[in-house]
Amino acid sequence: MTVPLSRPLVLEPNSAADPCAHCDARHASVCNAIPDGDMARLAAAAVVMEAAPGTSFINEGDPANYFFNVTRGTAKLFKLLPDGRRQITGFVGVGHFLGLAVSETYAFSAEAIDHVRYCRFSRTRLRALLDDYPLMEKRLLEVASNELVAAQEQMLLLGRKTARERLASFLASQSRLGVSCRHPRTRFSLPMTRGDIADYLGLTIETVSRTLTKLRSEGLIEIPSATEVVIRAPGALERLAGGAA
Amino acid sequence: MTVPLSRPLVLEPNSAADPCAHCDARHASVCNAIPDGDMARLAAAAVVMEAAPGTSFINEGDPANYFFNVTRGTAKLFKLLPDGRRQITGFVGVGHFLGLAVSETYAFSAEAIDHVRYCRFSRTRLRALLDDYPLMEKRLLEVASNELVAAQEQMLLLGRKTARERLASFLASQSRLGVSCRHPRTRFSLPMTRGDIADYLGLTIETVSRTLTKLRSEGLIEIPSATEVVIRAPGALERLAGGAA
DNA sequence: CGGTCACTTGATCGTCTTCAATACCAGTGG
DNA sequence: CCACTGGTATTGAAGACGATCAAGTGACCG
Repeated sequence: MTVPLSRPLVLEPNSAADPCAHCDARHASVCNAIPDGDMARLAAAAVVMEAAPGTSFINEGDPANYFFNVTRGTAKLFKLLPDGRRQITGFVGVGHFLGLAVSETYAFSAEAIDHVRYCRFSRTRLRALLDDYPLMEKRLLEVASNELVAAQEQMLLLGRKTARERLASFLASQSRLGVSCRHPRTRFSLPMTRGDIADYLGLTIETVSRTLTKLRSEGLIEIPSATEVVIRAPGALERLAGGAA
Repeated sequence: MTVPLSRPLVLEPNSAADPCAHCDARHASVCNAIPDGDMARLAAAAVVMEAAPGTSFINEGDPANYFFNVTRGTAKLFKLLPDGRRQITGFVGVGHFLGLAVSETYAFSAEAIDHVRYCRFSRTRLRALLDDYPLMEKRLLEVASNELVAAQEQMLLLGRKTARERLASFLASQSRLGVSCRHPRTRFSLPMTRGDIADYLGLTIETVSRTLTKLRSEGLIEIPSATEVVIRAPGALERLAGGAA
């Protein structure tokens, strides 16, 4: 599990145009706390950047000078132990905000899974924005609260669920992703590798693979390709995820 | 692991006096965001309550009508699986704020370990307070951010650390508790049971007991009584906690 | 095609769990 | 004072789940 050095690409110095107003992530992001008329101000504080697959754009321990807002693609957040053991703390998609830490340094690393585009805000400029737009601070608090709830759920998974239950939980949550509302999808693709899934669920690659195979042989899911999943028995999967025998 | 029904005790309707100004937790809590002159307003929004050891004052799934601020004692937060498996997501002490969830219901339960005293704020009144005191909202965001960092650290522990490392991490973090600053304590007492520690670290009671015994026999710690710990080799313990062989 | 990389599958191993017995301690009542 | 009780902690032996080690498969790509 090596962590390639990041060499992020700056796309635009952002003096031109009005990128924030047409941002793909605006509807899903905390940026929607800023009124339409003030988009220029928001744009001035942001720098649009890209990270190629496999490159990291936040490194645990580095000075936390920036906040980030993912506008495209998927990234993984993780922490490492000195001997290389890795725990992925989350996968983040469009609209997700990163780097809320109060600390002087980042508490985790972030690495692009597919092609990731993101906005980078300097801490001081974001601070100024938050001071001027209390609504944005409120939205951030909401987001942070929700992440806290998700983190607690993940602790339950890591501390007390079996491998089967972990995979079921993971698949169930993936099936709910991106769906703005209503019913979960029964078919979707996984952008991350088995290794990523393993490090997210506190398992090994082999156990992930074996358990998926088992779920397939039991008819709960189908695996058309390594990156595609079809949920055949949503109810049973959900029950399994919840820890019911 | 049964969860006794809670029967919290209301101490004061809070029309009298000025309890918030002399609150033990004021220095450690988000309440210090409210200026001294407006203490009466804060007090009017709060109801002081108590929970006896072993009683729960938040139940996962209940309507989240209140926010809480612990002013005395220690409580444990946890989530349960249908078959009784329990994951303790944190121990909270004086000054700790609870119930930030945006959701309609609580995502976890809270149970008093020793005698707990806490302030209860109705959601609507707290909302009004936050609207009037943006500084308090800022403080809440800070607190939430820090908890998020702690949660990620705990995920690393639960997903990737060995039993030895988990206990070492736990003891190291306990040694840092309550010390307003500077150096960690080398002697402290554990208010929680072995069962609580086990459910916090994703282990069993037996493994916790065995591992503590091992650490003692290796001279890293002493255990004068079941609830007392002395750190004999802080450096080695810290190294172990960090995952270094 | 040969090479790499991700994934799958098999066999063995080890850490932690489970099951069980014992020790310990505080509280209660004979 | 001591026996009894219930809860908590420790210790031991056996077992299981997931990890580790190892081999094999398949897809993609130069």
